[in-house]
Amino acid sequence: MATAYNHKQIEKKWAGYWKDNPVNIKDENKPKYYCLDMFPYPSGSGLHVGHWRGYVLSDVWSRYKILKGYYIIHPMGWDAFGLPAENYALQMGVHPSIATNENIINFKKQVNEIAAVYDWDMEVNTTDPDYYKWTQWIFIKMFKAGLAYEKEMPINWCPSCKTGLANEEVVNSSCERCGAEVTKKNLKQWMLKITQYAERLLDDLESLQWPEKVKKMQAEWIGRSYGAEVDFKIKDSEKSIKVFTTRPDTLYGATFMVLAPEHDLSTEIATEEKSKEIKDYIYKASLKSSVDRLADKEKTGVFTGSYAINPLSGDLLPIWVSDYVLAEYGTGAIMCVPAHDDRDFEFAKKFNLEIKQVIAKENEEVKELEEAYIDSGIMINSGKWNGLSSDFVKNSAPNELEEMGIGIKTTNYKLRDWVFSRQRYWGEPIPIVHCDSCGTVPVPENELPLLLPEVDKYEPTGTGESPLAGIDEWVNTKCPECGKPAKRETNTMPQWAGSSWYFLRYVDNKNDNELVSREKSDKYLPVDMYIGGVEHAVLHLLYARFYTKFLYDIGDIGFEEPFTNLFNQGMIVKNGTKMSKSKGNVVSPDELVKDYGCDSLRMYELFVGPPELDSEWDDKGIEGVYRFINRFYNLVLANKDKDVKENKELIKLRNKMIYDITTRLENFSLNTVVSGFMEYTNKMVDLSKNKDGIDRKTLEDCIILLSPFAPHLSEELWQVLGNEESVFNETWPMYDESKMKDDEIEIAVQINGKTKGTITISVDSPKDDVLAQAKEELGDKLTGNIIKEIYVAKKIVNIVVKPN
RNA sequence: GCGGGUGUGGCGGAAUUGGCAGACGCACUAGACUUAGGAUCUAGCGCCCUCGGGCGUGCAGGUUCAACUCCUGUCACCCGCACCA
Repeated sequence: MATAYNHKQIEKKWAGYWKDNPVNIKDENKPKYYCLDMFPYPSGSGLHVGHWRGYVLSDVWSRYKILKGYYIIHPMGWDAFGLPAENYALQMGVHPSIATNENIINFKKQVNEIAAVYDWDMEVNTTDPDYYKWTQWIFIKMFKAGLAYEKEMPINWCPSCKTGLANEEVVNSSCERCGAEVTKKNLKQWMLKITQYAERLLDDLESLQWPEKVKKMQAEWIGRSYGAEVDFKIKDSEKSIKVFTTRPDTLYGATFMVLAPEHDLSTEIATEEKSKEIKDYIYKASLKSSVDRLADKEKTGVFTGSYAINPLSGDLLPIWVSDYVLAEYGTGAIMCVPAHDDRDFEFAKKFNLEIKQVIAKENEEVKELEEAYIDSGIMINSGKWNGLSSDFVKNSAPNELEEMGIGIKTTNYKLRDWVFSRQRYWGEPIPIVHCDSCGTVPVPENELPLLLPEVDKYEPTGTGESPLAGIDEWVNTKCPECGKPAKRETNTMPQWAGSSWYFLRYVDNKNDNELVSREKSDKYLPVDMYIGGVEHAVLHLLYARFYTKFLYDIGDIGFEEPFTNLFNQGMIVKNGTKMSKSKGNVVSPDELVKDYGCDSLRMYELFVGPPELDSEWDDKGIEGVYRFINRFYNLVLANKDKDVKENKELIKLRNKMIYDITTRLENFSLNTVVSGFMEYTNKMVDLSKNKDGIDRKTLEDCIILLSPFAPHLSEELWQVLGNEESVFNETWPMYDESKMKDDEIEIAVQINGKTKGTITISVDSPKDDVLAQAKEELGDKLTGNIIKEIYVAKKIVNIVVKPN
């Protein structure tokens, strides 16, 4: 008679037990393993089953590593600065810190429902002054290293959030957070010179065990290209135009030049009669948002009236201004080779400019081009390069140009410096004082943290100043250097500032003197496994790598890459779309935990699909794992007193089970681990009913295997079997491959590749015996002339026949 | 346009990497036990066909004794980047 598994009572019992007797995850004698979740923003709406997925994944992995004998670092914390708390504060009139702290309490309560082995002693909160002291400290270090600088420039501006944004925060010309269309605004901004790390950020990707997709995304974002900078003299002028090109081999084919509207020379070189037209064009371009610029399929442009001289051919090249050239990439000016570039071709066609082919397809007659020829080929119309392969010239040209004194070999990156100021309230104040005499002065390190002041109005001003600018008693201060009256910087830092280094702080979160002691960071870092969604591929993950490299460079830590392994879990979707409050398709874990228990939900989160892919949530699906848990519980109860002696069959089953579960787990194939448990349980239930039963060792090993997945159930059954200590003091079972082997196996028998039956053979049967047995099995079905008889050992028999 | 991913029953998915396609689960059908069943158990469950059989992994080809798996072409959907010179 089956006993119902009372999940409510049993899970409560073990939650209480762990409270008094926490799972021992720290043992200094063991090697460390740092398993990290991307820490959440503690939102007011709480957790849904999508959040659970990643946290269950990391907890299963951590618990597995505990059983494998590691010292586990598995912390959790709060990325709590940011707009939602501030917007909530605006609506409700409460200080963001109050809402934030309430949310943290609620979020923590919900996170604890997962029953993960988080070490709450390590907890961090980015809005805690003891934490953001160090966020500010890093900024000052960067400032002193020349990596933080102020610059007035047109930056991405979100009119809805009323703040500037980094390039990484602009997705499809819209604000990453709110979706509003991003405009440009000229503002004096704090910038971080992430470009100085472009090369290392790109090259070091190779060493990381990360999903290829993420590495590619970062590589593309950093966007390195090799080429040359070439000087073009302007006719009748002292000036010259510098361009960047990746195709120096096409230099002879340059027939015109284009400047970005924002280029310094655009107005300067316009001839008198063209001046007005150029100014109009530049003005119009300045009004266009980046969306409009992209939306314009037709290229536009205006001739300046001036000419440049092709340094190789001596040709006169008309200089145009057009917004298809980006001011911020390369030099903001290009040489145009319409014969070998799609965009230049389109422009040349539209404005009837010369098209000069300089690369010909091998073994083909040169005809008038109907489209740009962008492939490589043989050089023509290119002076001394004629007859050479264009690929060769492409590589050799930069050096040649350098020798001739008309250019230099260059590497260009798409990565831009990081716009670091935000014009909002709820963030870390940038610890800088502006002094008329001394200039920009950092707040002395011993005065950190520079506390975020109380303010009456959190409302963003929209003027490019933060709400802090309105607090005179805070803004007006003394210069730390000369003591004269000075003003504080009023911008705050982006949310990414606190999240770029939090993984370091966990291991030494109470240290007042250092961000993290070198002793502890050497011992516990870097992070071995980082689990989270893919949405941070070029945001948080890039910034965190940059911070880590910087802290390495100033000798604060001893490693350059923060996250050795990265795993991106897929989203949980409902009705094909991501769960969100606004879509109204959020599934709350609360009811499910109540009805089926924490263990069932944990296992269903894994069973729902391959962890790296998005998975559709099925409300009924959890029934399956719930039934499994009951079945397994009853299996152990039914066998616990039987005192079954282990036999060959049971030993084989046990070893195979350990092998299957372990290899699938190691491969992160968690959905098949769960189905594996179901399969083996079904087998054991069969054996239990139809044969003597299951021996104790097999039951125990199975419980240990199951413990990372269903910790409450496992502890309970471990105790049911008479064990006194927690199952998490055990070690992960080992398998013995020699004991997994079958003596007899069933193989398929095919005729012409179609299965016609099966035979059971002993594994070492010689080929002839197997074939004979196969033919016997086939009997009448085997007709025609046998052409070939195939036996692949232990796999299959296939007999090839030709009909008579 | 460039880069990446996915395509298998009514549904989620599995397949030891070239060797019996559909494990495991959901849903469904029939039966058993029950006062009851949204509990549990037992059986069935890709499609077509009368048994025997035939057809089936987005589509079309190819390689092979054998293809979800390898190759060529093609379609659809999803994600990222996108006038980067």
